Amino acid sequence: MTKLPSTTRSLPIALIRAREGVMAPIRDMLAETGITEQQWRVLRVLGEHGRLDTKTLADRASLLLPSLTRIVATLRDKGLITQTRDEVDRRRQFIEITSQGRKIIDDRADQTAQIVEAFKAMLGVQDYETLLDLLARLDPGARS
Amino acid sequence: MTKLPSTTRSLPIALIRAREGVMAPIRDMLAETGITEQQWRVLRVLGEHGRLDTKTLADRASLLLPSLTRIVATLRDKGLITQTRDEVDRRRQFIEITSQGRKIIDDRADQTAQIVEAFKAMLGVQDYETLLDLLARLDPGARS
DNA sequence: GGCATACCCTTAACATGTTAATTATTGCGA
DNA sequence: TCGCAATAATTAACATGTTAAGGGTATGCC
Repeated sequence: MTKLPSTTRSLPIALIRAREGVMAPIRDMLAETGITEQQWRVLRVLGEHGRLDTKTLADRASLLLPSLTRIVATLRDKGLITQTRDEVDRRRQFIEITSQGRKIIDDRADQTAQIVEAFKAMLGVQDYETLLDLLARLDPGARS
Repeated sequence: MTKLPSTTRSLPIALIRAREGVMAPIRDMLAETGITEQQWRVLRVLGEHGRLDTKTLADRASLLLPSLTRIVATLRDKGLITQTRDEVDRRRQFIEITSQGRKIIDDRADQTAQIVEAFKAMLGVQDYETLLDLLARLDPGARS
């Protein structure tokens, strides 16, 4: 007699709800910028790593390639990134953040850091780190 | 000089990746059923709580109302749930799982339980519970 | 060189996420 | 009872998630 776990104690649902809670203040912050949470993530990764090919960018931003294709097109149209074809391997393409794109990140760096600090304070630094470690162990990409 | 946290140590991204890892085997299981992860969640909640009004169902399944409207229409067309208008308050509506819908859940209960056990074993029961507790603390609905 | 294969990225098609506006119904107060 | 705010659910519009298929390019092997 196997019983299904209660949905209130279900790991997938707990992950969704936690994400909801974490993203709420970030979404509030982004509301005025006209860019979405995913677009923000792409800019963040590009700001951190510099020029990247599409596949690596997708991996770092945890986006599937079809989604990234659309997001890149949007950000390009907004002038926040540039696309350059790799002349050595013409299948590949490099994406780079523009100064205008970087400004969006920089202008909100303080506010972002503040949101992160609030969550650290809410859980306590110790538990915050524990949580990140536990989550990493569920990440298929990190599971060596 | 505030610095943005590295995206590799970002809580939102860690949550996404963990969810990806957890959902992968569940998605594999559902692939043959023709129902999606969200539809599965709705059936699970209905199987657990019985007849529910749309709003409560949305809350329990962690879905936004517009999404649920579409999902309910799909499940109704598949014969897995029924919709009944509340005769007392005609704005409201009750959703109930059908025997056909229940069969889908029951037939996969063992397999589902097995997947859950695998994750418990991977993290260890102790850490598994710790993780659920930490995630609950990020849930805005649970934050008393 | 020619060909099969693998690879990078895009498109297509459908489901869901998200915010705002709309419809239908109820409740309440003047 | 009239009018208006509040509520339940839907619709609209656009962005993303997800799987499958397609187009262009490189690579290895004969």
